[in-house]
Amino acid sequence: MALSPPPDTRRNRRIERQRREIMDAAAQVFAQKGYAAATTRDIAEACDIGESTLYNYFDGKREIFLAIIQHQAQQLDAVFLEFSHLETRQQMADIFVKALDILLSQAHYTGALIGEAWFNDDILTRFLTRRLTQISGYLEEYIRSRIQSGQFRPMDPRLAARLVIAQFLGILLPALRGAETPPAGEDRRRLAESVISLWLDGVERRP
Amino acid sequence: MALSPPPDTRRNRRIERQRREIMDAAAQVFAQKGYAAATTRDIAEACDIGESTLYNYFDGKREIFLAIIQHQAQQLDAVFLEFSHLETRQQMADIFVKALDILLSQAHYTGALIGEAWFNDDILTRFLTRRLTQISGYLEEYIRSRIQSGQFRPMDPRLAARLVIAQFLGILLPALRGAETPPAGEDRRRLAESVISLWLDGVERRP
Amino acid sequence: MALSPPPDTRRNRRIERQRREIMDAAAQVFAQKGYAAATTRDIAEACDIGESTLYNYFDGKREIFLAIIQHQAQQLDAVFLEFSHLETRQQMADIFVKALDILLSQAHYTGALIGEAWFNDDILTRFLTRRLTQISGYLEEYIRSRIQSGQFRPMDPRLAARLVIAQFLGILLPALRGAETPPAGEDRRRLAESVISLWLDGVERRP
Amino acid sequence: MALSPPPDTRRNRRIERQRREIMDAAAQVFAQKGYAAATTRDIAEACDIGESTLYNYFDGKREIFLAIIQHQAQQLDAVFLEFSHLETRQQMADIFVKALDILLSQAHYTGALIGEAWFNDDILTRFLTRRLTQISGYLEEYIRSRIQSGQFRPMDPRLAARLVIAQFLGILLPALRGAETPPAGEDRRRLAESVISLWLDGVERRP
DNA sequence: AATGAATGAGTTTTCATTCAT
DNA sequence: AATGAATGAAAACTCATTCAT
Repeated sequence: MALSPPPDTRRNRRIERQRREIMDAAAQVFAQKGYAAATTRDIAEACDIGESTLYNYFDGKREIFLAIIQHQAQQLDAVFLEFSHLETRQQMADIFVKALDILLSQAHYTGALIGEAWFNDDILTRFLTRRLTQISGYLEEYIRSRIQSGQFRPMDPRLAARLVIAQFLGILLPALRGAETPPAGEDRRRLAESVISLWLDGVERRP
Repeated sequence: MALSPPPDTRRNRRIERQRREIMDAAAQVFAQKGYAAATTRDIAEACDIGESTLYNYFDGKREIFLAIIQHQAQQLDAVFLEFSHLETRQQMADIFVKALDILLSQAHYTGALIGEAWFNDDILTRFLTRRLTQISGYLEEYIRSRIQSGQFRPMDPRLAARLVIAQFLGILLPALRGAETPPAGEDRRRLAESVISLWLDGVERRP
Repeated sequence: MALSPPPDTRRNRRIERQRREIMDAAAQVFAQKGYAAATTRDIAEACDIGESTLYNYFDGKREIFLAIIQHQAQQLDAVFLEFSHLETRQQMADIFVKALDILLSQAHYTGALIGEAWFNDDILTRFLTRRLTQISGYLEEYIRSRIQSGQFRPMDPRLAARLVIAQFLGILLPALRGAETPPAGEDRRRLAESVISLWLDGVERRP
Repeated sequence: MALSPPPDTRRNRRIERQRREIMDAAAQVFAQKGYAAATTRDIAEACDIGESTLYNYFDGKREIFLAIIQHQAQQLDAVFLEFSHLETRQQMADIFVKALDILLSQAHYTGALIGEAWFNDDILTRFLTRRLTQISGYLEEYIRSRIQSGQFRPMDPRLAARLVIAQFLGILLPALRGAETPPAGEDRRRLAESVISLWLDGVERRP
């Protein structure tokens, strides 16, 4: 079913490089103005090529956008594989940080995806909901086993999973959106540990 | 500086009623497709009037949109006044539910605002960040005082405030977006209490 | 199955009048340059309206063209009804003249149709071949019965039908194309009679 | 005035061969879609070379087209020389068949020419009308002499000439257009003889 | 007050042609 | 000699807005 990838000639590498350059520039534009408000002219200017040159690399504006979010999806899926093994606080923080890293390093791609998913049902379900459901599934599993082992108190695992995801997004989104400077370096880990600590222990003092 | 409101004649009431009808219809369109993708034709059709009639009530598409989010802002500000008095769990849940109520009852207005705020810095800061900062301020205040009284354990109040807001949004946004059916009636309260309970006590079993 | 025609209001009449004006101008352009080479700008200029105004009356260039040839088809079908009754030389000449009249009076429409039919299979079969086959059928019928009655000598009726149609087109097309001035008034009848006379009697002197 | 032909080196032969290959492929495309709708990409694909390579052999799309119809014109002129000697029925049929042969064997060239001549006055007069007039002249001459010798009855020689040309086209065009399969082999001669017989003797039974 | 009609400015896209390799 | 890549010019079409009625 899968297409065999094009042969790795110099020419194909060049094409691929140019496609990526366009995608990078376009992601920036899409993230900034949204798909509908972004014009092909904007995109062309952002990568400093003629507007019509875009069409040598993509079939149209829509296809540029789709290439971007598909690329983004691939990157994310690679990270999500690791979510299946959650055992310790340490691991949760690791993954928290890693997800933050990857999403922020491709901020434009992520921003473009989220912006469009807010309006486009197809994008939402195929590229966001699907992934969130998957992560939520892993977390629920983790929570459920902890409840059974008596480590966690009885609760709705789905709700608890959603809340920790929401907390993660509460950190990620303002940075992605550019509303605040994203935490850098060691701060990310400290932040992750604080969030997880609050999630696990709550804000109230233990008696 | 403030304009005196127009006299309350029958004519003016009629105009105001029509403006509201347009805003309602437009909010629905904006929330569904986003500002850029929404056309004046869409809006006119949604309120079943001629496209050019819109211009008798608003100066243009942009102005319709601004009227919507300004109206939304007013509604929200009324609710937020109550946030300043947080004392008990009970009150937190009350406000949680009340905010959910008001935001979901005007789902189109809220959706239109959020969608645009993702792209438009001006909208973001003037209508979203400002309010979130305000709420966060109330919450921080509350948290800080609890820490001092020894009820809460030591923590970063700003982070704790952000996380509870994020949890609230984790409940609100999927419903707003139409990705899941919003909780109704009694469910909202139960949900609010669960969220607050988890926020206060954490997920780990107390020893 | 048939759509009820729109009510005969003044507004609808005006719209219909404008549509017809556009179709007239467009037919002229199409006949002159061909569908592919004709631009919407050409058409708009030919009817002295803004290019975008075209889209208030038609869904696009293609639709203008289709409206033209469908209109043309209707006009022709009205004439073709009379072909079924061929008895005398006189009648043949009548119909010859009548068909010439109608096709030349709408020269642009006919020209546009023929020009496109040369390239477009769909147009050819749906609007030209169909009609030619129909006429040919009538003529064959006529010829066949004449052969049986001994008035005509034995021959392939289909070929004979085609040849008389070809002769008709040999008169019509150069005029349509603008390669020669079309015969006017009494000339048309004289011409028709000459053609039919040659078809019936041949060029050779009867012994 | 006339350019001396390029020397017959191997290089020039290769160039000429390639030009012809392009012309063949292009004629096919032009005949199918018409000059305006045909793209240089279509042509390049049809002869399986790069689009820009076309420009090594021709100055542009227009020039390819002109080369095609000029080539076509040369071929035709060779045939037309023979039209000047018309004496017997036999000869008329010979020429009829020969013209059919040559025009159908280069169907694409002929189709491209005719399609464009319908719209382009310059093409029409320089390449079609001129030739038709010439043939018509030969035929008129023939008819006139027959009338004088009493073999043909009195008639307008120009009209009679046009009608027999029209009959010829009535056979040729549908085949050229691809609307029907062209007659092959012996059928062409039989057809030619039938047409000429009907032209000479008419359809009516001689008394 | 309501609106049908018109449209300029701008959007996406196509395509013949050029040019560096 | 062949061509891949780039592109200006122009195409079809959209849309917010104006204006006369």
